Amino acid sequence: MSTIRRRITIGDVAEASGVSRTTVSYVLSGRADVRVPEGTRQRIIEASERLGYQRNALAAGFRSGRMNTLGIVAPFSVLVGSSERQADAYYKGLVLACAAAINDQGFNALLLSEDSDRQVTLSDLTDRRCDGVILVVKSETEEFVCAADTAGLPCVTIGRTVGTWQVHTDNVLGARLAVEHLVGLGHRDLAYLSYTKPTVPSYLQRQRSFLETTSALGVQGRTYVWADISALVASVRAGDGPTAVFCYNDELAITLRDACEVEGIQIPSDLSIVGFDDTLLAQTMRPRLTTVHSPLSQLASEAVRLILAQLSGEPPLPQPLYVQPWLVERDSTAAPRQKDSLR
Amino acid sequence: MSTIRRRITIGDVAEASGVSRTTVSYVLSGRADVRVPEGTRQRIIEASERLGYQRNALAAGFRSGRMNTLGIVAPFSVLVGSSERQADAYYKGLVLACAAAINDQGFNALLLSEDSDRQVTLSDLTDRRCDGVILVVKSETEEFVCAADTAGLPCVTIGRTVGTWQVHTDNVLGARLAVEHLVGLGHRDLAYLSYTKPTVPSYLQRQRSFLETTSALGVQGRTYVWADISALVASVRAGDGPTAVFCYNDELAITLRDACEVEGIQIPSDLSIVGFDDTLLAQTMRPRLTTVHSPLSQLASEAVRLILAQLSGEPPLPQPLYVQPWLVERDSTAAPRQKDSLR
DNA sequence: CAGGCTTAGTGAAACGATTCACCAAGGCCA
DNA sequence: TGGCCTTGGTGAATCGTTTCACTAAGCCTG
Repeated sequence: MSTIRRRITIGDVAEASGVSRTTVSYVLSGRADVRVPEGTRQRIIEASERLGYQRNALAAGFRSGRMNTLGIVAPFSVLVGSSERQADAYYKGLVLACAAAINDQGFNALLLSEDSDRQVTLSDLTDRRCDGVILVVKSETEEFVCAADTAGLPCVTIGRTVGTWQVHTDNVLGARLAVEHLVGLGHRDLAYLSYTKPTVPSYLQRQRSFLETTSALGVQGRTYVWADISALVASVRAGDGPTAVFCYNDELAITLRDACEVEGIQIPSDLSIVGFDDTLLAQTMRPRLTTVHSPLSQLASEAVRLILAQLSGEPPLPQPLYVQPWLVERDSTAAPRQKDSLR
Repeated sequence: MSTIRRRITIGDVAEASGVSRTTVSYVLSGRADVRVPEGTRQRIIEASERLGYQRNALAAGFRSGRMNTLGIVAPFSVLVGSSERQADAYYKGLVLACAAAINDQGFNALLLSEDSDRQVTLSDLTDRRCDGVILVVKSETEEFVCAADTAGLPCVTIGRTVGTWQVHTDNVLGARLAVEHLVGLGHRDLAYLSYTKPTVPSYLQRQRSFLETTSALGVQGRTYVWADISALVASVRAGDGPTAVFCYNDELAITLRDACEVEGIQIPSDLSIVGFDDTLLAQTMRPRLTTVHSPLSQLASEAVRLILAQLSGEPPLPQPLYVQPWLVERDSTAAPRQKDSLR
């Protein structure tokens, strides 16, 4: 005759420890504002362990309206595929860093993809399944922010100029660090390489800071985009090009390196290259890439901190929060060739 | 005088459309086994949209015991950090591929880290927050499988020989493909490079398959571990080493390449190298790495499929499920030097 | 026309924790 | 002694949905 195993509830614990369900709930949910004498507390805890009580997080979340869960919205394309697109490596790292930061604060991380089925994701934001959401989206649209707002859901964006609560890498500082490093090595003719003319804020910030810093330091600063790479390489080869290039990100740096390789241009002796992001690639490509490190962990933990601030009712930030990147010097930068430094 | 915005419930929709809550629930939760006439269905849907009804997933999950959520348990160290450890790139990709596969099936992905706080994670497995769990853990312990079992939670492991439901990369096939490729190029003296003597199943499987295939093809097959790399390089340099090396993974391949670079050994003319995993690095390192592609997306979607199978009550698999990898030929392999092929 | 089947739908009891409002007993003080 | 506070608790409503058991009406069929 087998005994049917019913799930152990808070009521069983109450019965076993001779108190009411209310008191058990107070003790087991660890409410700080209710005082329960140590003896009673011990009895309850002992009974719950003896019975093998396991809290039903759903029931608790349902009643209390809190799930201790934070959502991460990320592009579907970022999640899938191991090697399709290099630039996605940055987003992949960011998403996982967010998950880690969320877990670190004792919350659960719910991963929602942005574009596999838009409707599903929007409704996931509003169904009370999570207490807050971090947007790691690529688009600059307000769509998700609005959805979160109407659901009364705390929301933080990373690297996007939408919404009230924003966390950014300090692109201005990052570009300045790169330029200062190159000028410090003796370069006087620098270039900035981007995908396109500035369309998104981060493109613009890095380019503007590049131009401002080169100007402030009294050196030449040119700008190129992806489509100009062959022209750029040709001018370097011809000897009238820049001696150093600061790239928008590591992917462009690698592309540039590949183009140089074909033309027999040596890195860093013929041309110095600086990247941005410090993805895994930067330290495995040859030469190892000097790059500006995007502090993913800090971005993520600041984002979580801002969610928590919203949850505890703090007023909105007066301005976006900037996290400071730093320069990682590797082997793709060196002093320019003699003829330049002597000119 | 402002109207207090109460949350719209299923009861409001029922009232507005003149039917009972039961019927509304049947329609809105899309139960296939209950037939509701089209007219009534339309009335309900129209009313729910007009009122802006949003289903409370928590309440639904609480009552029904299903959350349409699958958990992913992964090592904390895998989530955090953008560039600390190369081998983690494989796991990062796998975790994100799982999340994508889960979303793809209309489920939500809950990301739990393995070792930030062991207790928290184990209780997360048992609190009914998710309907199943994919283990992407590095350890071979039964710990999580047991926790899932006692919670009656469907559970699948990827690449680990624990638990009843397992999904693996077909390491035997992968190693065979690598060896066949090298022998096909004319190599007759091959080596297998691993981290250590076989301790985990994947080490063993690849090594055994390497040895079996070399033996079957009648060529020499040596084995080396990480600590032997300098000896390996020295013997290649001295001319009595292997002409091709099959590495346990891409990280080891890169390490080997670096060691060769220092000694002036050219890849692939002096030594051919094959990796395993096809991480992002494989196509950006120079020379671009010929490697065995681990099909992360397939592993992930098979894992999800197996969870779904368990949820619908299918019997356990008679044996682990193997997903077939394939070879990606790039630039790190070539025919051996003349003297060898003439010998 | 009795009996059975189908259709369309309803009432009300769960699910398991949280939480508000309240209470009894004891102590203290004026 | 009456009033008031503190301590240590409890009773019962509540969250919003799902789901079981059931009904009423209409139709068919032998």
